[in-house]
Amino acid sequence: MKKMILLENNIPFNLDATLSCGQVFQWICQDRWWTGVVRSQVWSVKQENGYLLYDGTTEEELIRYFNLDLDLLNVIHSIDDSIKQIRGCEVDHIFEMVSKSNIGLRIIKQDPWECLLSYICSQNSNIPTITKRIKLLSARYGSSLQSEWYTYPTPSTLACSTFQELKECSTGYRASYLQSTAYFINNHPDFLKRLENLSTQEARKCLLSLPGVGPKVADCVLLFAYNLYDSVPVDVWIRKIITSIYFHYLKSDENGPKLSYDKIVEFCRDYFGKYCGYAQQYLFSSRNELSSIIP
DNA sequence: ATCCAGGTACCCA
DNA sequence: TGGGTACATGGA
Repeated sequence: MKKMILLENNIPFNLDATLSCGQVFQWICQDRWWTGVVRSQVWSVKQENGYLLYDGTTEEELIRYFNLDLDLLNVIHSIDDSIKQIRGCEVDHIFEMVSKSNIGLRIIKQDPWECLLSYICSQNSNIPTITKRIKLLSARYGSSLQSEWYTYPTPSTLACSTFQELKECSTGYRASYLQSTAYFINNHPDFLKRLENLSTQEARKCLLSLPGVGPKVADCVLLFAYNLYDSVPVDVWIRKIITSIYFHYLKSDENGPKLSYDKIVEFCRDYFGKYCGYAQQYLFSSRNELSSIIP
């Protein structure tokens, strides 16, 4: 068991909020200890009195995975400034509330392949189902680690699997997407690595060429694996929040036709600025509170 | 039982 | 380019 000091270094961080906000699916909390598999290792982490207690990893890896060296206050200020530019002196009470209730929530730096796999699995499913699906896939295809924990399946394992086996992991119609994408990545081992050098738009275009990857999955991978914070995944919740709260407020005349995915992204970029992906995640995290005030 | 969920591919005008 | 629909599964 090791210990890392957060408070003295003045690092705003909320482990619980970060791991339970729906950006990552392979973590489980028990007795305030979070356990999960990160790149073939079982990590255990607990936050307590300004410390991070941890096992199975190193301080450096924790900093990298949780992006602890990112100036989170600056991110929030940047979003606030951008909102002020749009609204002038009129306060955005919604985001003010949301940023308060998610203090310390950080966007994680996930492994690109694991993230891609997770979000292909995620489509048209709720979070408990996604979690279960990923667990089944790992148990069947991953390597065994300590006590019931498994690594993510590798591209080559998935590429070689049969359609039937994949379906037995409750993947449904996503099975063919998983297999095709795994097959492609297996044949292009540097594909995901290469995206690191590209702009958000270029990397997005590459991801969209993969089977089973549309705008939403691509934006999740850009945001959660490559930390391109100007990416805005638009799921049904974000769509609801932006159209009925924000877009409606600012452009009340545009009520009729359904807004396109790109229109919603464009709005978020303009409104929240270069960290709009962060704003998106805070809104998503508060979706339950927000849906009670949506008409 | 019915609706819905961190959507995408495909078809058609 | 944009709109409609099938797709598998399980949670609420």
